[in-house]
Amino acid sequence: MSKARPTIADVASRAGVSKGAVSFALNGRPGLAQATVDRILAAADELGWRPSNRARSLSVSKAFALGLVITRDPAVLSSDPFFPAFIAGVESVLAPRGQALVLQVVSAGEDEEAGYRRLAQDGRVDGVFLSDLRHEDPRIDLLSELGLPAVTLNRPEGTSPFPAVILDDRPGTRAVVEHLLELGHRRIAHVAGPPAFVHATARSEAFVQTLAAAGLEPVAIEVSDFTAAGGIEATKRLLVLPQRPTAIVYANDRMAIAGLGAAQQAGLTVPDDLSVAGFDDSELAEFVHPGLTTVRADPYRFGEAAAHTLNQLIDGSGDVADVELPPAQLVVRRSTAHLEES
Amino acid sequence: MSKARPTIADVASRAGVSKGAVSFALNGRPGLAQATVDRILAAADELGWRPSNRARSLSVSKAFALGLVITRDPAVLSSDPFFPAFIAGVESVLAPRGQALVLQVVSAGEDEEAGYRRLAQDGRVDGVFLSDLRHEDPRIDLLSELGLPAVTLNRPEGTSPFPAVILDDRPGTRAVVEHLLELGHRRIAHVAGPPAFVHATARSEAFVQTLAAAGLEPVAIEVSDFTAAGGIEATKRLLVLPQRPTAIVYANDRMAIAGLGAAQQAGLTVPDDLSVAGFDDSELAEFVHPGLTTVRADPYRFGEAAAHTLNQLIDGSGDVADVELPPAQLVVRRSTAHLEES
DNA sequence: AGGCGCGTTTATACCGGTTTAGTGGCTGCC
DNA sequence: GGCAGCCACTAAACCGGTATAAACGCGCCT
Repeated sequence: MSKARPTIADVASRAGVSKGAVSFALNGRPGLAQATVDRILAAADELGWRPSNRARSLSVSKAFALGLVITRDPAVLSSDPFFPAFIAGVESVLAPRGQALVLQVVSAGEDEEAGYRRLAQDGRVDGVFLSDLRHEDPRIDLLSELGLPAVTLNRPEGTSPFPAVILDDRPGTRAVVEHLLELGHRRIAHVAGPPAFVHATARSEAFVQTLAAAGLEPVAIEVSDFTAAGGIEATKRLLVLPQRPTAIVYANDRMAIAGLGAAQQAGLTVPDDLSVAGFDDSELAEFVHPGLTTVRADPYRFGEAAAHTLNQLIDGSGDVADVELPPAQLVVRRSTAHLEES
Repeated sequence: MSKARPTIADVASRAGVSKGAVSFALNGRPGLAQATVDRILAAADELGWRPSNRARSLSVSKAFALGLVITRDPAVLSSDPFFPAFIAGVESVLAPRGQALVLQVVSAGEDEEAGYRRLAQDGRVDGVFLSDLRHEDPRIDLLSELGLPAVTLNRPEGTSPFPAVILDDRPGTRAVVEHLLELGHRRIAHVAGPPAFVHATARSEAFVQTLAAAGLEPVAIEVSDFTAAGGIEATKRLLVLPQRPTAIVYANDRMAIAGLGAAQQAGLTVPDDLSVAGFDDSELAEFVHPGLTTVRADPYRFGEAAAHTLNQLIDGSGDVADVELPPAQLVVRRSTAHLEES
């Protein structure tokens, strides 16, 4: 019993052909008689041969892997509901193709450039996902300089050499605001994410515009950082305003759930005294008390679509079109209610 | 300007030596004059040469990467506070060594064996982390059959050919129970994780034993699944018991936070009517209302230690010792309080 | 019969490293 | 002076695939 795994040479000699023929058969290239192909594939099968990734990598200069760099503080990353599901979606298209996902976590303070450089120079991946897109994102230039194919999650402003996979945050935000307006709210505040991020400003802008369309102005916009701690602070500042808002729209669930806690801590009852809405529909949103009204995106689909698009780009079948995903949907729960005139 | 990156041959000719000499110099092997080594390294530096991972991989039959297979439903994974921090810790030891982390997410229903098989047969990784250890875990046999080095997170029962990195959950659980006992609670219930998992039973057993040491028996133990939805259900069942518990110890924060919501939904005030404690100290624990008493582990350190240990094993410097991490610490917040006699 | 063209297959270089056997020059010793 | 022994280094095989040019067999045409 040979312990070593079979190589292409073993298959070749078993099928009575040359290495080259086996390679041709495996890759389904024309120029071999069908009978020979069958014989080769049968031999490969009997030996349980699978081509060595490492050898193929060296030979064709591909990694057969995609990369994801997550730039985020571990503590913060901890409760981000987006990435795990996104990654699962990515995985679902990589696995059948025999590709792998290489993950790199860069702490917030560190040099994220180095992360991409490493991935590129080490030849670990054939392309990367560009998440948490920022305004004037320096990574776009970096990646085109490195010659590393990429797909952006959401569309950067300005021109980008990369295809984008887009999940528009605006309709969801608009739906939240309209929902609150229908409930009679007029003094609505917003707790935004860091304005450096494209998705954070998309949400704030949709918030402002939807109010404006109804002839209203936001009671206040607190810029925060998507963390629970940030959500608490922003909420506290909002609750002491002379014109206290009757509803707060948070840019994500974590801030919303923390804000919910802060409001209760301050002696308010949600939704009687204050309506609260989030964004993401994370697992806990449904189960906190009261259940959080929020907006449900589909990060799994997002991952699938991004992986598909990136692979298209890498396989180089011409220009790759942007992909637009169905926008996030409003999920109404108990944390928002009719305004009771107090 | 040559666009192509330099190879070892370029360095060799620039330094006026053979390829072999460059390889020797790079790997710090004896047999070269110091002057020659210096000259070679200088040449490499000037050319900006870095050895090709792919070529090295093929040549030395190593992947220079470690693997992590996460078997979990994407939705559930979404809010797991453990993995992101764990991964960040792993990354912190891999990055300086030029290793990569290959991630594989297997949905709960699917064949997890295939995940490990793929990683091993594709030669993607030099070793894997075995997380969410189960009783009689079949993956241990699978991996030793595949010949893939591994490190187990926590110690499997029975003999294991792999080193273990251990974070004992029992002291933390014991501390929670003792804390509740000191507060005067006598009717304490537990919401456990799936008994298939080693860490789930470790927590339940510590719960039972600590009560027993005080001459008490649990009012009830509800077996659940670590999810928020499961936490809700278990909590509902506990709250309708004739002998309603005055305190509930949950096996993780997600169930605890959901349980908190369920209790409030049922009209109870926490902690006046019911004390609640979790496990993990996830980000939201501090910020829900009332702040959740819980147990804080350090998944980042866990990741560091696991990566170190796995690398030791792979580098094959003899037998590798198990590593025991400092146990998780009790964090007291507002969700637990003195028992007010009702 | 010789030459042409076509479909099929092989031989071999190549990817970029590592590794081993081997070579040349120098010293030291008898 | 000749030879063993060591040091520093080189040449070439090797890892396991892919790619390309050349060779082969065969029928067909003239």
